[in-house]
Formats: sequence, structure tokens, C-alpha cells
Amino acid sequence: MIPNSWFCGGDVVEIARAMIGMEIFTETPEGIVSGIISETEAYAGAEDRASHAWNGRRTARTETMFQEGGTVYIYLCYGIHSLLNIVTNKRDIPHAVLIRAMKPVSGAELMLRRLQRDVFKPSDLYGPGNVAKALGMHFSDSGIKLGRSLPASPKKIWIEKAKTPIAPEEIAAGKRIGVDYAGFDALLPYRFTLINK
DNA sequence: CATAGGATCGCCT
DNA sequence: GGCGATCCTATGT
Repeated sequence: MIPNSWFCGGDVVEIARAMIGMEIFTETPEGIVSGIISETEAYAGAEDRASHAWNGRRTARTETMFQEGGTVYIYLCYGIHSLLNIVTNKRDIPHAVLIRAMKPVSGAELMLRRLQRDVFKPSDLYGPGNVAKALGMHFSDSGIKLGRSLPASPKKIWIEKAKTPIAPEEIAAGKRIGVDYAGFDALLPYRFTLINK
């Protein structure tokens, strides 16, 4: 299991890149599921117009991002979708990595049931809303720590290092999705994808 | 209290 | 490529 200290203090962009190929797990009363992380985006806190914490904005929702690395920040988007992020710095530095896609590994049946689907379409599990849904994570779980559950929550979430190492040329960088409102920051190459071979 | 808008998705054409 | 769903969050009065 990747220790939470690994998420404390490094460059959020490099952490987002390094998370490609890692396997993310959740355990709930329904069972254990996992997937290989295949797309991430870095959100670089106060200096990043695309971040909810831009300009140091600190509210009830974004407070979770100001916690220490290894905290899980989940928020509701468009009234429907829970989006899952891992906080990646020291306390009070609101950096986070959004998990946008993964390749199903364990618990495919449970994930498909959660998605109300018969097959993965496309073959990868694409879209941040779908990732959180398949993992059984909900915005009300925001604030949970990697590696252990909140006392009130029966859910657990953790990340393991890649079983097969990912070569640098297998990772593509590009601009982030859906952040056109962020001006120049929308053009930063903060999105990483695992190239299919 | 009222309001506008969003780090999206799936279905339709 | 376009559009509606759907509701919390942030902001303003």
C-alpha cells in the first residue's frame, strides 16, 4: 500500500503522473473492487485557476483539500456526479489529483452493477463520475483517509503501486478537460493518460 | 433568501 | 456534435 506520506509534499503534477499505472482499491460491505489508474489530472491549489481552491478559497467544501496528503476529496458535479480526488500535499496546501479513468481489475461484476451496465463500454472505465460510482464512493464520503475508514463510514480506500512498471513513453500529457473557464491555466499539461498498446 | 453555474454523462441525431 | 438531467455550492442582496 502506498503510504500517505508519499502524498505529502511532492510536486502535484509529478504525483499525478506517477499515479498512472497504480491500482486503486475500495472495500465496502458489498465487496472489494479495484482498477489500474489510467487517467489523472493535477489541480495545483491556490495558483491554479481551475482548482476549487484557487486564490486560497477556503469553504466548507474545499476544506478537505487543505488537509494532509492522502485525504480523499470528493465533490458533487453537475448535481449528479461524484468526482474523486486524492489530496497531495502538506496540511494547508490544497493540491489534489483527480482520477478520471481506470482499467477494471477486481470486482468487475460489482462495478458493473453499480454502473447499471452489462459490459464496460468502452473497455476501460472512463470518466471521473463513473470511476467514483464504480468504486462505490460518494461525495458524502469526502474527507476519508487512504488506508482507513472514518469511524462513521464502512468504506475503505487505498492505493497499491503498479504491478508492472509504466515506462515514461507510455504516458501522454495534455490539457485538462472541462476547465475552459480557467484561462491560461486551462492550457497547462496537467492531464496524464496511459497510452493503450 | 434567491440565484447562477459547474473538474459530467448518456442518449439522441 | 448537441442537449437535458439534477442539486449542491458559492455568492450576492
